[in-house]
Amino acid sequence: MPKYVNIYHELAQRIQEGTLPAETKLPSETELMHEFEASRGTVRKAIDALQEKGFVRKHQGKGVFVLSQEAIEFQFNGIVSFSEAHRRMGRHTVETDVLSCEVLSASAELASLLHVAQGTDVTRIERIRQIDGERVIRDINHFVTALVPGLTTDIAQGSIYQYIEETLGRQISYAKRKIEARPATMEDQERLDLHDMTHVIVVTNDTYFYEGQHFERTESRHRLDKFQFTDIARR
Amino acid sequence: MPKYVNIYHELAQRIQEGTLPAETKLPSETELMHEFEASRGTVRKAIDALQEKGFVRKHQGKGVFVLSQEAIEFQFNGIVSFSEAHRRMGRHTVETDVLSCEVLSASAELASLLHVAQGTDVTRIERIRQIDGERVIRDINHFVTALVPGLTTDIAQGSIYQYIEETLGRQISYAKRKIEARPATMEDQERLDLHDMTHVIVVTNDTYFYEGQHFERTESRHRLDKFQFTDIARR
DNA sequence: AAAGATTTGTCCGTATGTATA
DNA sequence: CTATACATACGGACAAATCTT
Repeated sequence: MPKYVNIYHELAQRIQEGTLPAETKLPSETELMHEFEASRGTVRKAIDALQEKGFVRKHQGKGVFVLSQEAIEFQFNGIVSFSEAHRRMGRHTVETDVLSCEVLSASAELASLLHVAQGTDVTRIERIRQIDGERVIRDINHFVTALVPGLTTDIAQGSIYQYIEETLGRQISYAKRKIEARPATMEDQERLDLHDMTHVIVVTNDTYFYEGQHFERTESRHRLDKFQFTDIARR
Repeated sequence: MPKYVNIYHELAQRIQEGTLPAETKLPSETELMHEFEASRGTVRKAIDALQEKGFVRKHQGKGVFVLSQEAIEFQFNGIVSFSEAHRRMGRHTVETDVLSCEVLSASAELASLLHVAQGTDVTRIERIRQIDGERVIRDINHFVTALVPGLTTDIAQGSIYQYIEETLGRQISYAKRKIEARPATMEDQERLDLHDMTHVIVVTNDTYFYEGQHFERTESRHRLDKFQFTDIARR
C-alpha cells in the first residue's frame, strides 16, 4: 500500500477515535513529516485525501482543522443499491422476488437510451421488493448483455452490483439519477400494494463503467410513503 | 492564477471544442511538460483536476482518455437553487411570491435541527413559486440570523444564495438533502394549486458553510407532477 | 503599525516502481 | 524483454495567507 494511504488511514482513525477531536488543528505538515518520516509531498497527499473525504478542512496560513463527526458520517452518498440502503435504516424485513430474468432484443427506444444498436441483446430483470411484508418497490433493470453477461435469477435474488464488481471484476464509475413522481400504471397497481395511492415515485438510473461504457438503465418504482432519498452535495 | 489551473483550462477547452475528441488519448505527461514548459507534477495536477471534473480518465500504463461529451455535460450536480434549476429547463414563466420574512426565536425542535441554543434568532422565510401561472412549490427557509444577517423581502425575491456568497462573502461548502413524499397539509392545500393531489414531495435541505457551520434548514414542498430531481453520483 | 515566524500553496527536478503495449 | 506511460516518493525553493511579537 502506498505510504500516503497509510498516513491517511492513521490520521482518519485518530479523528474517528477522538484522539483528534473536531475543531482542533492537525499537526503541521512539518510535524507530520517527522512523525511519519515522509516527505512533505507525501504528507500533503494524505491530507488532501482526508479533505476529499470530508474529515478536515485546510486553510492557507492557519492550518488543517478537523470537521465535526456529523459531517463525516454523511459519506454514504454515491451509488447505493436497494439492499445496501435498507441495511442502514432501522430493522426491517426485506425480501426480493424475481418476477422475470430474460434476454431480449433492444427496441429502437431502449437501444437509444442505452447507446447501443437496435436489436442488441439486453437482459431484462423485473423484481418486487417487499418491506415488512408489503410489496412497495418494483425494479425493472435493463443490462447490455455483452457488458454484463451471465445474469441469472439467482444473482438477481442477491446483489447484482456485487456480481458485477466481484465476479465480473468490473468497476462502476458513476450513475445518473432522475427522481420524479408519475401516475401509477396498471402494472404498478397489480404488482405493488398501493392501497389508494394514485402515484409512484420513479427513480431512473443510468450506470456507467469506469471506462465510460453505459451498461444499465433501471427504473425503480416506489410506493409514495415508502420512499426516501438522502444525499450530500458538495461544491 | 496558478500554472496548473491554466493548463487545466487550456486542456478543458480543447476537449469541449473537439480538438481533443472523446475516446482519444491525451498527449503523455512528458509531451505536455514540453508543450507547457512545466514540471511533471504541475502537469499531473492539471490532469487530476480534469479527471475530478469528469473530462478524462487516467489508466496507468495506457494513458489518459477523453470521456464522452455526455458525461461532461452532467456536471450540474451540487447545490442547485430553484431559479438556477429552472433556467436550465425549457421556457417557463417562473414567479416568486414572498409570503413572509421575519425573525423569530428558535423553538426547542428547530434549535436542535440547526445546532443552536433554544431561543436563538432565526430568520424564517416562506415563498411560493409559480410556474406557468400555477402555484406549485412552497419553500420554507430557516436561517440562523447571526450567520446570515440582513435578509429582507427584496433579497428573498431574488436569489438568497447569491446574497450569501456575493454580498456576505461567505462560501457554501455542502448540503445534506432528503427527498420524500408526504401527505399534503392544510396549508399546502391553501397555498398551492394541488388540484386533487393528496401528496407533496418534500425536499429537506441542510446547508453548511465552508468552516462547517450549519446555517440553514429549508423545506421545499413540491406538487407531485412538477417535481424532478437530477443528479450524478460518482464513486 | 510593522516585522518576523508559522503554515499551507505552488513549482521544479530527480529517482524508482508498476501496469500496459 | 524492452519501451512507454502513469504512480509514488524525495528534496528544495519561493509565494501567499495568517498569526505572533
